[in-house]
Amino acid sequence: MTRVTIKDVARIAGVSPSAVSRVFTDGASASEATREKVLAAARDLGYRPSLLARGLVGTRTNLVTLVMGRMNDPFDALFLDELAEALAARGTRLMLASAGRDAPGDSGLLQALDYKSDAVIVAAGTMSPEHAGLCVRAGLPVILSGRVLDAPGVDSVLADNVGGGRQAADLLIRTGCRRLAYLGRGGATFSDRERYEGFSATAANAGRAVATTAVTDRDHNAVFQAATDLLAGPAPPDGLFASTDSMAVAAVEAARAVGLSVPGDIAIVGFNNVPMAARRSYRLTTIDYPISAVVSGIMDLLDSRLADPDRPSEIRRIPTRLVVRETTREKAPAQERLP
Amino acid sequence: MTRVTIKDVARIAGVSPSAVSRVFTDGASASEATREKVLAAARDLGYRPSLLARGLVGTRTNLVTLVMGRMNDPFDALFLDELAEALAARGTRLMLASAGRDAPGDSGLLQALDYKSDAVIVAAGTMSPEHAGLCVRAGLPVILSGRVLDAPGVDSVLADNVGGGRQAADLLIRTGCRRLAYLGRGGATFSDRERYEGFSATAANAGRAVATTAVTDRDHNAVFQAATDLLAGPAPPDGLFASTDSMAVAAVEAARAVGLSVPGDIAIVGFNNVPMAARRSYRLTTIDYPISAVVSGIMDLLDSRLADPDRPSEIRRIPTRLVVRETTREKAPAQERLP
DNA sequence: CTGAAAGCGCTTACAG
DNA sequence: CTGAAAGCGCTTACAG
Repeated sequence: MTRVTIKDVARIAGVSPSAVSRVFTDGASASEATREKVLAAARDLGYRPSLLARGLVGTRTNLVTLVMGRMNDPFDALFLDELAEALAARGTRLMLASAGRDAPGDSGLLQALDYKSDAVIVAAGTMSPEHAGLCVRAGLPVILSGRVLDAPGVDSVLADNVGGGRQAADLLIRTGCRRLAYLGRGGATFSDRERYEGFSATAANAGRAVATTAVTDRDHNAVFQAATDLLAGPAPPDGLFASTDSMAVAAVEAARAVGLSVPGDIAIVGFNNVPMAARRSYRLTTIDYPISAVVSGIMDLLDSRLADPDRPSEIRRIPTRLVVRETTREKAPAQERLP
Repeated sequence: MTRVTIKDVARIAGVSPSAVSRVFTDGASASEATREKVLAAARDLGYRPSLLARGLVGTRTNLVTLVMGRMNDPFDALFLDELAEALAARGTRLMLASAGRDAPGDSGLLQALDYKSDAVIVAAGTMSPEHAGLCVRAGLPVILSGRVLDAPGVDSVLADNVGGGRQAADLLIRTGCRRLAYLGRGGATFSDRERYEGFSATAANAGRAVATTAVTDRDHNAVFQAATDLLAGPAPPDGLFASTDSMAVAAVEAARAVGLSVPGDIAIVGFNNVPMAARRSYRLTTIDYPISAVVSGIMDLLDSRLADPDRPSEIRRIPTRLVVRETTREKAPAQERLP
């Protein structure tokens, strides 16, 4: 119940609290004799510096706040896992600011201030430039993951969604698909908009139109239903790109349900490359989201921003990689190659 | 850069810092006039009480630390999501203590002390009774999720794994399976051991032996391979229970790969009831893990323990629910019913 | 109801 | 290298 403090250690070691503090501070000046006495006393007493007190007085807390929404896609856990790992390796603590129902991004941002986080990583919700600016002005670095915001001092790192959409379109077109479709969130998220942009622009260049289907509900039954509606029509698409693997997989199931062969009748491409996409039941062709590189980028920007709070904001776009599996064709059907 | 403190608010409002503190403390005594002046000043200044300072001096921090391992199963994200939501609704902050590679549970436990968490929830790693006792003695309540530990003051809440294993065995036996198998982690986790225990004991009661296959690698290819080996033999099992849905799904894929029909040749039951289990491609029969009830239980125990630190430890086992889908048969084949 | 004082556990200049 | 002092931003008794 009664905590071991720096004073206790000082008393047992026969030195001043300042000396103890120095021993526990990297690059401090303490004689070897002092260091030994302090360390021994600390060990005997089971002393751990209070991060509360340290954070209150010091300039750095080694605490980062992550603003996340509901984790309703397998991708979310992959990202969080990798980020937590990277932060832990760096000795940084992670506080989770769950998106409240009202203003996910914004309220989480403010929460980061309460514990004097070194930075806030925003991976969910919409960010108002005002709140972001408020944080930056309060000395709290804001790093956006998966979206960009044009505000001074706000850094971003994200997958090259536009490029990913282009890779999907290129593959589909190259392998002879003529009636393209996009299954997404109807522009509800930043990633969804960018992926659609890359896909549709590339399709347009090749003279192909894109039918779009928007799904608001992330529940897989709803997505399955929407995909079924899309595919059950008279002239169903023969090439479909989905905003996420979860949706793509629902589309694969919908195709099978309506008797369309994949990739014979319809080729399907997802995005993220979650483990499920690789399973035998799907073998989904997809665009790999470079999670590790994105997380490394976040760590880099964190270091840079901490080292120089006034540096201009930076946006890092990490290239995606096409992973061809079995829901797309190898090449265009024979007749496609004729003029 | 320069933080708005309680003094700033006090000055602007023309009152003492103590008065400001009271206004921001529930159930404090402040006149309506004071309250209004303070709130107005706080709003104008954008004041937010420092949780660092508050935690340092106060008795409660409203902070809880969660010790988790790598999130390599879809279930982990479901649990974390629900827990984060429940904590947020309660106004409690969540700190993530990622399992380091060395001593997952233990080091996370200690981390909880550094920020004076109100409690630590342990959902991963093995817990030594010594460290748990150390925390309890230090006044840090320990709540175990998904495992139990016989230590005074340590509470637990978990799914009734044994009962779940029994439900699986009952179903398999009732529907005529004769050669039972268990696909699990070889006793590597608490849950795995309990699920196997319930399954094998029930099977033994019915006079059935259980072939077991242990998988150490959580990668789905490794599980698929192990399941394939199990099913490709001369007398493959006709009823299989897997420790998790992820494994069960790999088993379904293995069965299909070796030409066994599911549930015709082999019935398969999973555990957890993750969204993937419900997908068209699997329609997996499984044991539902009562996440909401487990999380509610954790919240309950948290409240109780905080209200009375000295109460005896409590273990809550939440019943599981059998979810019958299409990887198991409706009833025993005809010949099974003859003597 | 209200304010002055003390203190939470630490670190940071400042002398020595 | 080392210790005494001041202070981080708050809350908690204590008087009034």
